[in-house]
Amino acid sequence: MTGKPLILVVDDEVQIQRFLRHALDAAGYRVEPAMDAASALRAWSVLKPDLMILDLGLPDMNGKTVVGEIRQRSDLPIIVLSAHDQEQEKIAALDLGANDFIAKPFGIGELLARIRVCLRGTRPAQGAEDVLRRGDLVIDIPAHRVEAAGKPVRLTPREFDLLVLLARHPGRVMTHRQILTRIWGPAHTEDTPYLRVFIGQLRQKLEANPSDPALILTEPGVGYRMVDGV
Amino acid sequence: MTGKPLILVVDDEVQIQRFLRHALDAAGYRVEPAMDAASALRAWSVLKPDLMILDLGLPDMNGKTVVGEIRQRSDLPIIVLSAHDQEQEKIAALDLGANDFIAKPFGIGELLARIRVCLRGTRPAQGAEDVLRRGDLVIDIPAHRVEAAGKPVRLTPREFDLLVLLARHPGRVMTHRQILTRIWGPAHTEDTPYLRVFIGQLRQKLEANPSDPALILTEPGVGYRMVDGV
DNA sequence: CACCGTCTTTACGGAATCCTTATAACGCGG
DNA sequence: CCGCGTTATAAGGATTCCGTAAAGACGGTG
Repeated sequence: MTGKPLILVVDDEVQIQRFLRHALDAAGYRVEPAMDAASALRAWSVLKPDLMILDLGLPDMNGKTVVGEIRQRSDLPIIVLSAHDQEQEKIAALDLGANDFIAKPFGIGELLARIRVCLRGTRPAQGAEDVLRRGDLVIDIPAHRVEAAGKPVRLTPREFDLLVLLARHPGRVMTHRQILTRIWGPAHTEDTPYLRVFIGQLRQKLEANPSDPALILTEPGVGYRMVDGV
Repeated sequence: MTGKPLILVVDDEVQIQRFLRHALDAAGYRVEPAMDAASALRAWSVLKPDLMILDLGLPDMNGKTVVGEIRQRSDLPIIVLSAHDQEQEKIAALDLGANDFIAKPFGIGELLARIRVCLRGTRPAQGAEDVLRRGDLVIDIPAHRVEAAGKPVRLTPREFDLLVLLARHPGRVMTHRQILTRIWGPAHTEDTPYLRVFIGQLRQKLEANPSDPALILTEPGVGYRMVDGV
């Protein structure tokens, strides 16, 4: 995706095409027009655009079919336009895989802002970073995998959640209550019997010397803390 | 993120809080309420929710400030509500880092659909390739054909969709929920009975040793993951 | 209408995980 | 040195989760 992002504009109305072409061009995007679904799919598979703006009312094919077709094969961000502001239509388009929906008439400023959101890529539902490193520990969150001292380590789901929680707040003490509410839900906020067990299992699997922990430290009477080493 | 996604609802109007709590609960989410910006930020840092719904009109702080604060430290998906349908306000909120914007009054169905979009986790275009290769596996998407170890394999449509979905995110764990929403639609997001069946059939057809899978790995309690080997 | 392939549902054995409980070790103040 | 509270470790049973097989439901086709 070097240089200007390429946007595929699919709409059969000539005025809208011209309007969008000018506005997007002025905003610094490259624009590829398509007047019907067939040429849109062709242009998509050849040009590999960075984003698609799609009008639902096309002459040759239902716009929703286009969304489905593309979503089967790619994660291309799709912004759907529609003349009608029907809620059912919005829901259908979004659930088929569209990333956003705007009803006509729309403000060009809003459209540009929503384009920026799609291209910005602030998406993952987890948190700040995808891969955390703490000492010789590597936590790959999307892949759900952990390495300690270069060796891959098998962690159970709870262990993994607990480790991620601690690693996300390096150097900071997480109280028993905080840990319990975050991982076991606000119900089990009282007793801490099995929290100890899981901490122990983590140390067993991750620490070089489990009986003298260097990664997960105990803060007596308060909680646990992960070292904030690089 | 064990079980149901947790949604942080920030709004100072009691009726809206109650309305959203019921609707979101019925839709299968856990809800954490917050009436003002300060408690919202506190709840966010402690609970690490999966998504936030934020009203711009708060008593103690401008909602945009909240967006900025959070966006500095996390990629948490944020859906902004506002009483006014001012375009300038939409643009400002989106450019500050909000993922979506809905003006009141809104349809609950549309809100739920936009929540699903945010939680679906679609990343911006990462190249729509026509032919994927994973180990000795070759997936020709336009031709709808698959080869394993040089031999062509017959797959049913669902099996093919599932395989493509996994192969397009190599090394990354796809949760049960993500797989179900993207292949069977957002309706069947709960049950995982037949997902197991299809995974089993895929392994039966693709793996050299189906009882010891090397391509499609299972992440207990979370989902499935395709190896990211070249 | 019968056939076929696919999709969906259900049931069950086996494995892994989670939670509980019991016991030992540690730190601290008196 | 002793008692107390907190923490670490180990082992057991209960529960959940996964994989597999098989049978019914559905839709398209000849």
